[in-house]
Amino acid sequence: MKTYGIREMSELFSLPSSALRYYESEGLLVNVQRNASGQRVYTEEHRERIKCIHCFKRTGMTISQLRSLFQYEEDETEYIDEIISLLETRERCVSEQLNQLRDDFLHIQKKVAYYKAVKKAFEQGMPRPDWTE
Amino acid sequence: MKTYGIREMSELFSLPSSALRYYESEGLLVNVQRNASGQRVYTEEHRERIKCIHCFKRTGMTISQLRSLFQYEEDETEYIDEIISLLETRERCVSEQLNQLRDDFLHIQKKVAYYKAVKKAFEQGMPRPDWTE
DNA sequence: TTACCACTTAAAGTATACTTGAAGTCAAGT
DNA sequence: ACTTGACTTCAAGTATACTTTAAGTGGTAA
Repeated sequence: MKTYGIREMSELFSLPSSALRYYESEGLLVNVQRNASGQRVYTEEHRERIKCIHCFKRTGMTISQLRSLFQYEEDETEYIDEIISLLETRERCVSEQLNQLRDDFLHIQKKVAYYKAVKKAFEQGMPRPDWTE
Repeated sequence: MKTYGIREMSELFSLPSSALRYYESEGLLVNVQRNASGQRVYTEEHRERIKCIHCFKRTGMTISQLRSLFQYEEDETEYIDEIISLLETRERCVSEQLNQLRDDFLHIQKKVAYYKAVKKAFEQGMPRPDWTE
């Protein structure tokens, strides 16, 4: 099975190695083995886990929430309801974020269009366009 | 023209009044007048500005980027190109965020579905479903 | 008058997520 | 043998965005 050194993994995710060590110290990465000289050796599972950390972090999940989730996953049988509940909460939360972000995107596009019109008006000595809210 | 007290404004945005004072101290809110006893009086313009701060903040803009933007807007004529460039950068950035967030959303939905299947399997004493990546 | 409440300022404190620095270990190259 | 480079640990430092605290002011209500 393919394994990864810390440098390798850090490059794979454009993530400083200090961050990988930090995730491990926070319990987000577990069972990280060491080679003969004490250096970390990561597996495919760790790679998956880091991908997962990235995904959830982008959705606004904190380190401590991630720790909870992963801890529940360690004992799926016992905590299946907590896992589902945690994920469903996140799902609703991301769904709302998506709506919000779509609105914000439109708002920014409108502003870009507005300022381009303002610029054009400057250049042509025309009257300033209105900002219609 | 309608004006707002700090409490009123803070309730309007579910934002502690300390945050409003902080935004002012950081130059995000300017020309905040005071009443006879020295208390802040906000206008419709401030309300718009706060809405705007919220929008941009959600898209990941920092206080200092917001300050730049608003400072450029103070002198539109001179900084029109900077404004457009800043907004276009943000537009691209949010567009990417949207794609990413959509992916993350799908990923979470898949996980929810997976763990629901796991739960069902537990309850019915069936074999564990696979996680197909 | 006294009490209270909402506000004021300035400075210090907090939370989150890392990063950086100091000091040391290990394996390889010259 | 010695230097170099990549790693190690642990503690302390940093950035961002606020919040909290302390001390004070102004207006109203009992």
